[in-house]
Amino acid sequence: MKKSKTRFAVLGILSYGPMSGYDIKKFYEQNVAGFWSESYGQIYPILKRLATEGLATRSVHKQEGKPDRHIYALTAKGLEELQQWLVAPTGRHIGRHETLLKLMFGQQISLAQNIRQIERFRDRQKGELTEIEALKQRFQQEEVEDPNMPFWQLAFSYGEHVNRAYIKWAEEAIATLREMEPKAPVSTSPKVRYSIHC
Amino acid sequence: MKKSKTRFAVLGILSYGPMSGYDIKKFYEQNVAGFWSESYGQIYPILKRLATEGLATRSVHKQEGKPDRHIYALTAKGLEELQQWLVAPTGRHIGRHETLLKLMFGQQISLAQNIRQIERFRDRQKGELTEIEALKQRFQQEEVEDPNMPFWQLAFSYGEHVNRAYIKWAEEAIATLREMEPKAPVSTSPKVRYSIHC
DNA sequence: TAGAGCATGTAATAGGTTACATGATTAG
DNA sequence: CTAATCATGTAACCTATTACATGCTCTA
Repeated sequence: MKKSKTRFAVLGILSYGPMSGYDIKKFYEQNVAGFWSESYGQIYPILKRLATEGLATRSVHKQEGKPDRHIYALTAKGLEELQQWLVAPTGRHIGRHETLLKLMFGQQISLAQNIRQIERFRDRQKGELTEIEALKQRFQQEEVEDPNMPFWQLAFSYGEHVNRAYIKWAEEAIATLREMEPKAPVSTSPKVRYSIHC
Repeated sequence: MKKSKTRFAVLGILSYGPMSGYDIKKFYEQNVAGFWSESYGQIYPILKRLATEGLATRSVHKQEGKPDRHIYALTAKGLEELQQWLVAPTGRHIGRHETLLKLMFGQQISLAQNIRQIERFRDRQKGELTEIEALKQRFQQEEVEDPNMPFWQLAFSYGEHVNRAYIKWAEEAIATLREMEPKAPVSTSPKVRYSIHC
């Protein structure tokens, strides 16, 4: 059976301070959009479970004009479970990369169309790189004394390294494709190989 | 509603030639392990659907001593649908990156333990890089005249670029963490911040 | 003789997203 | 006046993995 990491994503974010489900969602959306996401359908039931299991405490904060906030705070037991996960070896997870998958079947469309796809990919990653730089700036200005800062910096650095690699690969790939002479036009019947050596 | 890409992963692989569900699974396992995977529970039902929808034809190949092979071949209609997907813009997909997520909560464990995790990540990616090089060699030797070759090369190049970036980031991150003086020991009660500016 | 490979397939289960319900307030 | 923000929560749905059933052959 496969273990969900959402539980730890929630537990972990609670280590930043007491929070509501709404806050957690917002945090992942606004700050970690690049490599993690969570939906309400997961967050709220998990928070409830964490409370019944004694890993977090729940308190209701009344507000006027706005709905009540249900604030969850990590307990010592919750921290312990979080720490156990943090030090445990991380299993490798195969992310599905749609652009690369499409490229595997690039034979079935024209060179120009393949280039178009890689350009789209490159442009998206360029945008992401810009966003990361902006976020980095914002964080360095606003949260100077936060003890988590060094780790956020590492995450930003990761985003920079990886996105630069994406962009460099894309540029090279586009150049390679451009150099290939556009031979036979795209077929309307499958181009098949009748022997695959597996 | 969210659209599954498995359908196209199957359709696409059939563009390489007529194949069985077993072959498809093997292909993804052995050649594309880095960025895509499929399970029988998905493949077989989809093949059945493709046949009823006229996107693929099915023929049974009897064997002695072994179970029959159900071979599926792409039809013109199937190729058309594949091509439509191949040229359509690719939506961005947020892969969940467990090592990075753990790093976000690195405050809750020791510096040494954080370094340990990044080292594990680095070593895994080093292994992956080695595998990619080996696969690249094997492909270049065995399948010289395959028309899909240039696209496979691009996929290999992608793997090299990205894994080198992973490794470089990891080395830098480890160096950064090593330079940080190991201050207060790890807490057994949550280190919290009571203000998060969102 | 135990296990791996061949080969197809399904059922149970887990994981996750989306849409909806509720309802007040505030900004454009 | 419309849309967004605040805020919690659930039900329906889709996607995907795992385990199992079947059964033969070949290898260690």
